[in-house]
Amino acid sequence: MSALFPVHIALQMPAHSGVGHLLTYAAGSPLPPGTLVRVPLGRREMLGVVWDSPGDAQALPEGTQLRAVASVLEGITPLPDAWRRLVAFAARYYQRSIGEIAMAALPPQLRELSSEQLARRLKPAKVPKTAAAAQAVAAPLPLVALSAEQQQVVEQIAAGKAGERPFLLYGSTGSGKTEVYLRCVQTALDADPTAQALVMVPEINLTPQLEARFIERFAPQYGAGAVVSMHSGMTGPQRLKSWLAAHTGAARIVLGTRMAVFASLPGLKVIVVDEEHDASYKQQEGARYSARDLAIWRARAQGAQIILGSATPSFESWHASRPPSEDDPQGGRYLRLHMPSRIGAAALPKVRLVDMTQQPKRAVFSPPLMAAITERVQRGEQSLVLLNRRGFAPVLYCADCEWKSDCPHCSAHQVFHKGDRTLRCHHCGFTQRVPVACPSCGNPDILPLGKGTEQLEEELARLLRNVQRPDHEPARVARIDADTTKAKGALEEQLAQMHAGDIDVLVGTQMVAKGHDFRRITLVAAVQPDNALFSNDYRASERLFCLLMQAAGRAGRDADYLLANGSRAEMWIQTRDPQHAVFTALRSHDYPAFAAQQLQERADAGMPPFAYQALVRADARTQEDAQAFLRAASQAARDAQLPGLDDVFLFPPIPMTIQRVANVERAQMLLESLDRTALQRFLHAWQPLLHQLRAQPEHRPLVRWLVDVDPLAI
DNA sequence: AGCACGCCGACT
DNA sequence: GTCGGCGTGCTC
Repeated sequence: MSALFPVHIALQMPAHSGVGHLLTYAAGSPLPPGTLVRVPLGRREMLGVVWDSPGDAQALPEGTQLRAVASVLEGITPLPDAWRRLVAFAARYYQRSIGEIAMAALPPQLRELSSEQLARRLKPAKVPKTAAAAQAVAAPLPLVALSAEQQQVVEQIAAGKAGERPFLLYGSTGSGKTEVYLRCVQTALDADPTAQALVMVPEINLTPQLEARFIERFAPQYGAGAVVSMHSGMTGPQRLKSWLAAHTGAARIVLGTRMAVFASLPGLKVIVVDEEHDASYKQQEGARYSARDLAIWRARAQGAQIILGSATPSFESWHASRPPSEDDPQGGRYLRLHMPSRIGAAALPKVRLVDMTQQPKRAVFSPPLMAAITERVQRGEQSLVLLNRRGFAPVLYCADCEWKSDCPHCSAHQVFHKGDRTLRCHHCGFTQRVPVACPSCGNPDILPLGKGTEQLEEELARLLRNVQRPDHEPARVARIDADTTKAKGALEEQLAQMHAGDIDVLVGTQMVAKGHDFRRITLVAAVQPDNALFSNDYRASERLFCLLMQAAGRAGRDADYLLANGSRAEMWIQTRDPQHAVFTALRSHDYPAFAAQQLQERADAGMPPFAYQALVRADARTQEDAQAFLRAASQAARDAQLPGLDDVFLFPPIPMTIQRVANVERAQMLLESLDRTALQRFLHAWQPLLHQLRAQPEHRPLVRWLVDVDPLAI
């Protein structure tokens, strides 16, 4: 009988299953860590990653019979050590099992394919298609000259040592950050034939235009296969293909959303996190990781350079990049680089605040804003109207009996969608026909309360019905939001119409505020931004500032166009609170002042980035059951005198803002500490207690519990 | 999470 | 008499 080699295997195992961590199997020969294998588990066979080999005195439960590794995935080199370290760190930091993170980081197809199918996919790539081949031999495009600011920033980045300090590239919208990314990637790839770059964007919507830019720049030199994408909108086979290309080194540049941070990149030399402040980098289900934070960790661990870019950096990054000062000679860990000017001498839009308390009651569009939009239409310029709320009205209301269109399954209103005459809950998806009369008292006059994008579109069309464009055509109003872009390709089509000038006024949600390079927009209006400030989230003003700043960035991107039209870009804000810090800062385009003031408030209140937080959430059929679990968890921690407890403050459980979703009651408990390590230590020791607690009969009614480290909203 | 085994109501 | 409801328990 041949010798058996025990190996630890990471398998897709939910963290809350009894089997928490690595499982031990017997291999017929030593398997290097990172090897992909199939192993039997119970009655099925699963994909796993060889993690390591147990020490000699492996303490398995008495009499355990090891099962044998079923097969090794031939033809795929073991995942690099750096990748395993990243996965292990993410698992530890976000309180999940290694297997869960590892398997989520691999393309799903790898799990499903049989070895024959896989072998077929691994065959040498076919001769490139003619188009791709043509692209590959095309002469490189001449580089546009860098602005002085860009040049300086590129040089500073080139002078930095890889893996040392992250760069925060703070550059206005339209200052040409993308060109800086391209140059830095170019430098890294040219210097080393095996070098790879990872470029991340917050949303799938933004990948195609970035991809086009990178292919245009790099395909002539490195071939069409050198640039690959990774995001959840891709099909299984596409994702597998990209993943393999990155893993083998065939792909030199990986573009993607947050999931791309886990790509296997053996030659990783540079990471770009564009729009680093964006909340989309935080995964909101399953393992709740921050792809930005992991990217920073990964860069340091793998000795790669990292560039975080934003026009409105997160306060975390802003604070971490503070320059040294008298009472802070160290300064932050990051190096801040600044590009204040827009390319081509385009000025930042002038910000105009409209005090809605001084405007006619009930008007959605104040007369001065309407006049400004009308003028734009008549000049043939485009306007963008922003409202972060889809549907026609957020709620229907009966004036007689005060009935409201509440969702029967959630503690939220059902939104009135006029287009298809439905009431829809945006939390659980529950949809009903709009009632003809009040379901409670029969009153036929039920009224829409508040405004959504659908209503804005209708209202604008009405207000502009007699307004003509320079070509004497009537004004055209369109809307882009999650409802109008559900169909595949719908967004692209609508954006194309916008670019072609077929649309004069575009109404949209934050979907259109980000990234898009509209050349003919000269006016952006936020009609009801105050809504966002009513939330009790301490990050509300930060988020609103980013959104409005970003939206403002959509206006006047083309200096030549403005000049030719004798026009000037404007950002209009209708508010009932024009003195609010968000708006005053916006008017002066003064992000640094806003950040300084907000950071001071955070420091005084002991909030992030001056403190570290984690949330424990519990879901149950009743609010009492959910809170009971959290109280018990809190008590268990005290009873057990957990390490770190002295430095971690546990708040009492409270219902979540939206207390009930799909008939599940939700409660949460906040943990706070000035010491990140103490919080980590505490969470780590606490995890097993939470598992035990969950198994107790009195917590049977609990549906689930979860931990969110560094939560974005509390 | 899967996927078993396991013990009680309406069907060929 | 079976098919199947989902309760609870295990997977190296």
